Amino acid sequence: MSLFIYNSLSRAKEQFEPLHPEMVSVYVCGPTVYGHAHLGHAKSYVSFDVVVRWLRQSGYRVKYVQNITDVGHLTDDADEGEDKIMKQARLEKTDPMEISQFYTRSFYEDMDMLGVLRPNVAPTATAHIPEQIALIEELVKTGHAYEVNGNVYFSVESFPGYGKLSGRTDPEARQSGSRVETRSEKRDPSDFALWKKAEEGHLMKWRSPWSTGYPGWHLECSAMSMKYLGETIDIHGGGMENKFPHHDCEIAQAESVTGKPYVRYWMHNNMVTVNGTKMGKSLKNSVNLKDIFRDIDPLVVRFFILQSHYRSPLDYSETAVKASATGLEKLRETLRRLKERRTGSGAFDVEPFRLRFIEAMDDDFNTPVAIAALFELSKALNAAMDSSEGVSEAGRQEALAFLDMAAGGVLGILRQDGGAGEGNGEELLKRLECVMGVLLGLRAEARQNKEFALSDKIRDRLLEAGIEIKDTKEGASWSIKN
RNA sequence: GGCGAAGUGGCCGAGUGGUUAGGCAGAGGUCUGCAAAACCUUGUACAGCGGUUCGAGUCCGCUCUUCGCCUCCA
Repeated sequence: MSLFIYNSLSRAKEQFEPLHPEMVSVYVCGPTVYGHAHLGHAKSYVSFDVVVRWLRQSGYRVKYVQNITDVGHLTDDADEGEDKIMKQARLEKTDPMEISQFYTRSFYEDMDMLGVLRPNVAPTATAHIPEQIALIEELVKTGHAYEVNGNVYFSVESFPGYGKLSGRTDPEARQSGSRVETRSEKRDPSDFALWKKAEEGHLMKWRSPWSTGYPGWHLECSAMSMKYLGETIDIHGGGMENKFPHHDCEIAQAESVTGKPYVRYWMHNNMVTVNGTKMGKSLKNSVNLKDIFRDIDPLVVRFFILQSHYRSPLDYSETAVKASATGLEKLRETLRRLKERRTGSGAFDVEPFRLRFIEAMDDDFNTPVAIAALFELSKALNAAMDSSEGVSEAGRQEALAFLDMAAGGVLGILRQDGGAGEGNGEELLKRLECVMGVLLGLRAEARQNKEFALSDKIRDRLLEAGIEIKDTKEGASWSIKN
């Protein structure tokens, strides 16, 4: 059994073999922090979170680097327009640094809600200006870059493989139909900026050998990836819309300097659409995570995302998310029943489900199929628990261990009960259990005396308070609803 | 115009040649004081037209439609 990953560069599934055994280097393009994170960010980072979790589950040590782009690049094209972070700073009447810090915190808040594990290293572009300048110097020295009027451009002509990732290898084709007016100071219209001279009033700027200015957008990823992970990394992830030009430029910058392959496996996740159309920061239809979380359990959002494949587009709608919520509740319900320790004598074999799950995850992280395996397990477990023999202690333990690994550790769709720093919550939960014990005892008495009006009242009132009661053969159970 | 994806049952969403994806919703049933949950039964889908094949959502061609990229974007 081995892992296969779809490599965007070769456009085929390839068996995964890391450069160094037992150690995997992963770099994923992080957000530009000038606004709150939206559903698209969620899809991307949840997807790669599961990639990292699965690699770790498979026994690899993973070093996961995800940058924060806190240098504002430009609002409309590579050569003109306003710096996005600066623009936001103007709108919020503050300065760029405050903007990037504020939205960085906001980003992590949202990712934490989604159960996305923090990267091992989260470098910011502004903290790596010297590294970027050094990379440019190297490119200039080797003839891959040139300076004009304080701006430095990468010479696309100097790198024969330019465009190999996106398939945009024909210079003519690359230009025809382009919506950007080409700037005359470039030698070739496809050349892209490595360093830009700061215009009047530009706030985020640094000294460099060419001008006081700021780095080009594509540069930071190459510089930071190589700094923290080495000249060749195993996996580089990002959104599909960044294949061209961003990732093609990264390849050009890095490989021109090192002469080595920059990335072994390129992974690109597909986009989120809303009502069938693209959702984007620059469009007005972006669905902000903080807004969604007001109505929907973040883990439901996570589950919803994982119910489709990372390379498939995901269309967001209320009805689809609600359907996911019901489905996730079903899985949680099974787990709850399993934890209630009603041990029987019947054997239960989780192995077939485990194998299906592993097979799905090894097949390019096919989370929808992996989830289908969990639903089948859930159905089988419920049926077994309903049967007269029940489930043996051994079977129960095995199932719990598997669900903890699969649904908890890998997919991250189970609520973490009382993690570190939540001692207070645990304390409260214990008291609640105690109170519920009292209430359910009283209700059981009422039911025994056929005082159904009273028993129903207890149940209804508790439901209003967000606690649901279910009567089963073994007595009443309760759970907290959202 | 160029590059790249995709069109699956009421909805979401897997599936790269041959006995079932899965979830949600719907229908019937079992259980239950009722409810909820759970379980059982139930759906002959694959944009259209040709072609290859013993056999095609699954391969090939054409047509139609949608989406992304070619400007910052996960």
